Amino acid sequence: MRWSRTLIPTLKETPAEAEIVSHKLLLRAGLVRKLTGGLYTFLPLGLRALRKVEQIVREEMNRAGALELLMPALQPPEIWQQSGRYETAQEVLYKVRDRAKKEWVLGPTHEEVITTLVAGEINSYRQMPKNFYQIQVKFRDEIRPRFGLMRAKEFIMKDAYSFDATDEAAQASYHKMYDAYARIFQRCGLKAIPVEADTGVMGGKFSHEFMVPAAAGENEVAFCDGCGYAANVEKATSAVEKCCDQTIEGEVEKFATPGVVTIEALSQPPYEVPAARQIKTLVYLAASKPVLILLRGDDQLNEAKLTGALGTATFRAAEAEEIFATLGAHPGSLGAVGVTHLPVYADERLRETVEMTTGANADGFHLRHVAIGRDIQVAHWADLRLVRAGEACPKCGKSLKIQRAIEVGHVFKLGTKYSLAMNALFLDESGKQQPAIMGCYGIGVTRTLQAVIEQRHDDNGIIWPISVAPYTVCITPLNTAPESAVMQCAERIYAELTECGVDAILDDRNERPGVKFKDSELVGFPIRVGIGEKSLAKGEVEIKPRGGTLVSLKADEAVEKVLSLIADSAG
RNA sequence: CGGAGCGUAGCUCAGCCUGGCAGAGCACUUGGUUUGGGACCAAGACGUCGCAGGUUCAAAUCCUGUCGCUCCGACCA
Repeated sequence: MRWSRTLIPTLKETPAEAEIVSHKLLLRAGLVRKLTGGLYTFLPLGLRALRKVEQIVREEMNRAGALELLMPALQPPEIWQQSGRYETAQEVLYKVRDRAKKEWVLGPTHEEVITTLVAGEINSYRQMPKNFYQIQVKFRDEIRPRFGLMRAKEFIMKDAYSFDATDEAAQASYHKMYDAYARIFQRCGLKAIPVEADTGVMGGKFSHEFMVPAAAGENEVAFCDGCGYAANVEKATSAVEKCCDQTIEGEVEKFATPGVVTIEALSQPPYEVPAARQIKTLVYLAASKPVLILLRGDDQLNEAKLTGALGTATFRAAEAEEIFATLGAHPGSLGAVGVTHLPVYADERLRETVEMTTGANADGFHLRHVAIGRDIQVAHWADLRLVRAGEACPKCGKSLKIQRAIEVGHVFKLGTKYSLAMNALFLDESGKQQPAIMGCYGIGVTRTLQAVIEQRHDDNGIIWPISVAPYTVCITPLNTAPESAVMQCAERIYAELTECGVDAILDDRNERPGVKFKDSELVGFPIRVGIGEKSLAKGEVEIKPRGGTLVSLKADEAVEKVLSLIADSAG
């Protein structure tokens, strides 16, 4: 490709809309342009990089035995009603109507479609295992699109769905995908770590997310340097001591605490009750019914864990007025002592604790000498707390670290939720009808592309790995007059590289050298071949790997050198 | 949806407080000089000041409404 013939609208200045570095570089390097919030056009260069990521995904999925197909983005709402997700996923569903006023949905994901297909086509254990995948546009009515391609209303996802006859086989399918994902991200030049993930309302089964560590990430991951334990903080646990070593000193006693409405204030003089000896009482509305949630004063609630404990994701913190109507006191003076009309959920860490202090359900009063069990009836015990950096790893006891990360992939053992709902049944060896056991596996392809930029850049621009670079080599003649020796040399190298199957771009613009160098580094081509009057007078050209050091060599050896650099990186 | 901020040329932004000719830099066009790290000179083209209403002799500027965008929180690949 000749630079002058394609469209690479690089920007010297950063568009005001971009906040994180990868978003800025997507725009500055001329890879994408925004149509409107959460919707982007891929320009020629951005599309080339995207296609390369897709191709890596495709090759590794095929290698793992998955079968590519393509499902409709436009879907009938009936199948969503059948799976029950027409209700539970309604916030993210884009709905459209045709001229007959019939409603349709734009698919945010494809479990319903694939399971409908499989229900019709797979009837015997002999036809399994099967794993179907596609690379397709997804539509999600995101609450807040942000960071360019990172969270968009429309994005490209690779989604795969496995169907197995037995649990062991489903396990094997899962691990195949896990391994394929590790290869995919590695080939994209990404450091992505698999972490244990929360399974949300699906519950029960297991799940891993592939996380790219980055300050701009929207997730937090807890990990242990000692044993390699890594988990999304939504899921992470730590080996904290559960029980305090106190003995009961007396009966519950009410005392006045005028104006004290925070854990912090109660820990100060004159009260001096350590946060660890307080019980924090939260009121949530689960399916519109109030529940009490108890945590140790110095712990934070993990709402993902609460989802699991409540068995529903439709809950929210109650408003102050709702709380007053329920308990007769305002936040800051709440407690569960003597509360029998509401279900009480308590964090495991409070189990058997005594000599605790908590709100009295009367504004301006607290209770001391509170003993869990004796004074508070807990209906459900669960792990509800958020882990914190520095706590002990649940596996090996070393100190946990917490880091932000971008979720680029997710592997999930689904079980039979969809196969039962959509009637994807088969006959097993003994002629018995069984639901297929499913797994689903997603990779955010557009997000992965941006994650590569987020992880691989410097002050001058993107540093593409050869595997996903829009062009591998940028040939930069400093004189573009057609008859000049410099340009003729550039043309020869360009032709030879292209002949060898190398993706090369020839910067034939009549620009000053500085402009060309800056642009090639901003866009981040892995290898630049520079050809100028001075060095060419000595028969030499220059090869500069992006982020590496420049070498001068004979013009005749340039192509060979480039090929060996490419071969090295592939190895 | 709650909180915060911003909408002026393709991009970055000034002008708004205190109403009075719509501006700068970059990018673009033409000519010239330049040519190894985002050049220089000259001439030019480019605007519904987000939109609607109001106040006023006069509104980018003040008021009301509205739409859009960005950031923080809840959703997720």
